[in-house]
Amino acid sequence: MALKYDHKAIEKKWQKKWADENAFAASDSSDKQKLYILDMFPYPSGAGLHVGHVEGYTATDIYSRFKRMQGYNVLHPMGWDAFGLPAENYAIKTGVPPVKTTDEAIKTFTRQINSLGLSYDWSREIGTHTPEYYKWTQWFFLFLYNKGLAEKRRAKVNWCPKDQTVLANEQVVNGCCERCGTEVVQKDLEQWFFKITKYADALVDDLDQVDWPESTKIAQRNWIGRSEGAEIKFDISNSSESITVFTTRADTIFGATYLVLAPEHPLLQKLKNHIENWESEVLPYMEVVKNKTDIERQEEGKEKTGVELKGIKAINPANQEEIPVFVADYVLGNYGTGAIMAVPAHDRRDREFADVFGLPIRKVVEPGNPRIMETAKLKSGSTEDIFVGENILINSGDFTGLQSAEAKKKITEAVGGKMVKTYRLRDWLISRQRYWGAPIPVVYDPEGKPHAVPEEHLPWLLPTDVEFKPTGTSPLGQSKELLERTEKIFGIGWKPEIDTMDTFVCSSWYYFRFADPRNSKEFASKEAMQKWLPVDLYVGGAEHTVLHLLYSRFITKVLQQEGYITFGEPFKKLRHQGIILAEDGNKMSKSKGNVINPDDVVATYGADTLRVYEMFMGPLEAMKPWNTQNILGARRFLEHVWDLQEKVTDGIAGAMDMVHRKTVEKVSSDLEHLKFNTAISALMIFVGEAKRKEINRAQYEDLLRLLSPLAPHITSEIAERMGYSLDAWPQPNTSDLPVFNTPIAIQVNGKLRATIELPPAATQEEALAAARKDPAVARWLALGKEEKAVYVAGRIISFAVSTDPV
RNA sequence: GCCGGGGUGAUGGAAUUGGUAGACAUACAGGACUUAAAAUCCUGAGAGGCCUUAACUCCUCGUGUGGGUUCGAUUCCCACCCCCGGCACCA
Repeated sequence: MALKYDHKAIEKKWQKKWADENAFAASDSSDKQKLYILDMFPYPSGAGLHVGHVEGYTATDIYSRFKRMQGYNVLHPMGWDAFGLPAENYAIKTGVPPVKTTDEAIKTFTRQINSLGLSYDWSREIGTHTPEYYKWTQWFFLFLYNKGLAEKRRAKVNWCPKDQTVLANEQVVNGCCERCGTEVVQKDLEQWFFKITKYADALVDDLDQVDWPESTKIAQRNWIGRSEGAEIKFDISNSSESITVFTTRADTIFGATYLVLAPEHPLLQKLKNHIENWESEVLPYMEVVKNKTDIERQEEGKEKTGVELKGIKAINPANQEEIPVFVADYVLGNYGTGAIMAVPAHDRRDREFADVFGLPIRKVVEPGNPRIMETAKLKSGSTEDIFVGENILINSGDFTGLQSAEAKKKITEAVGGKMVKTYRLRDWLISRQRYWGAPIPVVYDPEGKPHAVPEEHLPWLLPTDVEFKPTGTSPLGQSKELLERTEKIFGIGWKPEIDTMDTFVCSSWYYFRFADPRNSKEFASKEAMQKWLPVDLYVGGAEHTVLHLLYSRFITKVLQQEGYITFGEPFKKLRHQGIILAEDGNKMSKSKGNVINPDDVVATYGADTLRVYEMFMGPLEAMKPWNTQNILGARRFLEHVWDLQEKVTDGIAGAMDMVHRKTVEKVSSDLEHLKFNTAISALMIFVGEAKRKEINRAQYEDLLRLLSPLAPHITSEIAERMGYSLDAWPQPNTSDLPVFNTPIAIQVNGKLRATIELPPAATQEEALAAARKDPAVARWLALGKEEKAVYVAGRIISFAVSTDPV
């Protein structure tokens, strides 16, 4: 297509101007109301910026520009989540140091971001891989360490054999490494943990305070997995030991027909002398389970396995009944107490196990209403296997007839149990046996006892004399410089910690740094944090619904508790941008060759066109496919805006008053709610009207203002040529516009039969009278007796007519 | 299996949260301009019916399926089907 305006020259001109003027720097001293608008900062990958980045960044950019025009002091910074595996894996392949590839990638990202006209405050740029930054990442480690919130301990950890490193639970997907897909194995290692579990309750409860997508909140709640239940002790008949089980259904205790211990349960070793089949069955079973991977355990999940502990009986504290005890791998060692009371009548898993082993099934809960019971049976298509949830107790001694909720408390109390909460959340394992990360600032004395590196030695530099070949131990172990540094400072025989930190540590606090990015004495001053934080709007991909967001919230809560900040949630409002699929409907991927490079679109059609196109595709959060053809629509729209320069008059252009007012209102409200697609639609309608009718200078100026957050280059250029100012956001013209009649739809029995025009002030009587006069309506009304008539002002008139003849 | 989100023309999507379904855009068709094509501009269009034809009008159906509430349902309720995302033996 022939291009009507020279986007290349125009965009270059304005981008240079903005850079030269540092036009988007946030003022630390301004007393305008602050607004902190943040993107999830990117990992600067070698592949460069992709169109998904563009979507999120454009959204926050539009909002930032919009809010600046409305008079806010906007902080809109950008930085680099620069540590991470891809650069290191590339180094393993090629020998090129990660710092080099990373810095090159940052250059590319910066160029691409600027080519889009994004209004970042570059004076606050940060990179997590710079010593100036990771000094403070290390400070956070020491901070948590000194508060007893970081500790080293031996633990079964997830190990990726390909990446040769430990993974956090959150980085294991279906038993495989999130990054490379290799099956994860369990290893017993000494590792550093952050005690995030101490904050589990606050991390659940405070979700109520934030404006986040409900799905993200739910994902976090599920991840933390708080459940409230009871711990109940079952004595063992011929031993002084006892088994404490965790249950959320204490009300079903009379239906407990056996107990189950996890294979890892420590009590098994203690009881082995009492277990008659220890050597013959129990021990072999435990061995088999131990050698199973998570994947195998999952695959075999359907068929329950286990072994009874012969010679052992547990005593049900509710009815003193002796019941058998099993070991089975469907009970997890690291959740609850590692032991359960099994109630096969009311738990599917217990039922499956009971079916395999022929164990008794005793119902102890039933719906109070027999009708509901019948419906439930019909629905499940069965007469037997109804799992009754919480309801009314039966066969439960003195507790028969109670409601479940009440029975839970009373039974727990009666059997000497206690109400407890358990969590699925585990402590955050932060050790990584990798090179390209922030070194953990710890050294070991000759006895092997860990000591924090004192703050004065921070940044505890990442050594450079390291080969990148994976050996199964951490690359930092090869560094002579690091060892010498350690011995020089601490003494001969001292050794450095050679693991680095999970990169999620780096990104768990970066939004604080933007408030005060050049501070060399603190990670950020209290004043700066007080001024700018919390983040008012945070936009990023939904893939971070648990990891990054949960860790950031944890760090924020610790800082709040220690008095560094006065708020407990870092991100007040969160939105996710949806994934942009390739034109063929698949995910964009190099291997499929369907990746769109934003550089190409910018070169061909211009940044403004790309911005408008991506925002017009659909709702920000929706998943939507790329369509190259549709880019033309965005470009045409901008050309129409350009062409209007010729059409502008000095007249009154009253024909445009109404659409002008509506457009100002609609665009203002849509941008506020990040509904960019409909805002653009409203602007298109305005432009179409202006083309057909007329437009005067004031109206054109307002059009450019409304459009300028979305398409900043072309609007700046036109404004300059026309002598306009884009500094202020337009106000809707509320002065007396001539009152037009509005079209009113008329329905008879719910079907549209006519439309008439009425003055907005018409009363119900006037409206109905006018409607009855309409010939089409009259015809339909004549078919029966009018039963009812409704007038909804400004919208619709509805008649109900009975056509029942006899 | 459980928990979220969703299903609207050929396509991306819109619908003020119960009030004229299909805005806006793309693709498509016809026309204008052109030697021609592209670009541009204009017009049309949910599916179907009524009609010798045409225009205008009119009618029926239509927001995954089947019911329901209502003067009125894409919107609310019940049941079901399908797609996407998350969790998944968590007691």
